[in-house]
Amino acid sequence: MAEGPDVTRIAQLIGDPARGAILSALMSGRALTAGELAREAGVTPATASGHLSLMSEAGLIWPRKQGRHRYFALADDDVAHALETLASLAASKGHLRTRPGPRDDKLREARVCYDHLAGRRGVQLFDSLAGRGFLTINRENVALSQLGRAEIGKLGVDVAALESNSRPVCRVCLDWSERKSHLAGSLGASLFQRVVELGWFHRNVGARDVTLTPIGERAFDAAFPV
Amino acid sequence: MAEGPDVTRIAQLIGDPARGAILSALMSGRALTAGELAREAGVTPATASGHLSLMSEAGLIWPRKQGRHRYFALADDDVAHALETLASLAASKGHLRTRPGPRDDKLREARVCYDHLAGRRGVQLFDSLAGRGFLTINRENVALSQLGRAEIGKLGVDVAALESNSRPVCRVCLDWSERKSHLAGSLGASLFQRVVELGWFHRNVGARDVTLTPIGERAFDAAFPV
DNA sequence: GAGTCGTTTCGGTAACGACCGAAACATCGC
DNA sequence: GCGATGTTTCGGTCGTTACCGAAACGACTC
Repeated sequence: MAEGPDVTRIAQLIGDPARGAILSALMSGRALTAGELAREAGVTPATASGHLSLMSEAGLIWPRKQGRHRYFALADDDVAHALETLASLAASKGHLRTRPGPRDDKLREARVCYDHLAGRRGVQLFDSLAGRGFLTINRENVALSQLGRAEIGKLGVDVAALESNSRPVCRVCLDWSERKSHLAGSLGASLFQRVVELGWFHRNVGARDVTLTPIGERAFDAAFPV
Repeated sequence: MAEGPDVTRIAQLIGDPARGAILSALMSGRALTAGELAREAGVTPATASGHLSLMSEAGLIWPRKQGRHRYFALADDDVAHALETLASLAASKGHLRTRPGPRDDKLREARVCYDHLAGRRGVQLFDSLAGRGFLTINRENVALSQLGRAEIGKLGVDVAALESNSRPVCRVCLDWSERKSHLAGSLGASLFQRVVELGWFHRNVGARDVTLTPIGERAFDAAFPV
């Protein structure tokens, strides 16, 4: 014993129902206020406040003061990645939250994973880029190929700007509903932002699912063919 | 709420100190008896037994009766992957278990991650394969390229046999100490088994770290150059 | 200034669950 | 058969912690 990172502490924080609900809500990628998160978790503001300060201190979430509100967001995509991995494991072991409502199907089709696209459409995007040779492996993980760098530029994403940033451009994230990879990292975020700008997807306020618009239906398939 | 997998349940199981210690011990990839795990976690056999049945029921570990012993192992590499991801997150947030002993350096150099090689040497292996074009992305994740399939065969690994198995051949696993990818999946397992057979590495009994033998020192670098 | 809204701190309660010892159960060796 | 060893079940204790209401705090509006 006494070697390495303390998995227990992090898992303990995630492993409380109220805190789990809060983190799930933040997986939408939006910053939410303490009150909203309290309602989401089904606890009083007082209780939620305690949870939020614990998780902030642990570095899982990132508090931001703004007027008389305090907004909270996931600290970074490392946290989002860990949560998605746990969700994937839970799904494969059959640990589903009871009462899978009708919204479940919509989530499987397309949803936000922190700041990028997930679900069937997220996997389609990744598969399309990979299948056409836009992505390649480098010593880190996944990276844009020369071909990909040129093609992605045509979609209106400033690749050079992403690469000048310290955040990894490409990361893979295991999709819990599809059990395949989808694209995270700054490129994943930018591509998602772009398809929303283009009006292909519509983000439902306060929810995690996103819907493909009629225009997007054709355009997305054309831009990201499998 | 009420959508998707129940992250909370899994995290709650991992988030107990005794259970965390048990899972950490099982990350060595060996199957251990209930008594050994109790000692590892610093609890009585009675307490450990309770933990073990909980985790078995949840599908995290896999009990195997053998005589009057019961051996436990991690259920599959999905579990190992999730644990490693959590460890990586914990490390990045500075949640280290206190008292980082001298064994820590050895673990960073090379260790077992469930059934494959991790640490600096594990990352070296992955980088070497990737850098020489032995690995490529397919629509799933990472896969052997045509070139890689031929070259790996020369190392004494029966690739065809691996591919006939249902277990994924290639998977990436984020290394908590190096913060880079290393190779998991059946190929990762086979390659590790092979380098141990060849006498390049020595597995320390009952521990997670592995040491490079004098012969292995040269041979491993020659076989997996960066 | 007073009033309102959002958030946090404090004190106290209640419940969950980790833990142990003792006893029961199972398997092995003799 | 018997004892020894490994494991599980059962009661009961204790510590941790999630939770709430009330009150304090801070910021905005009028």
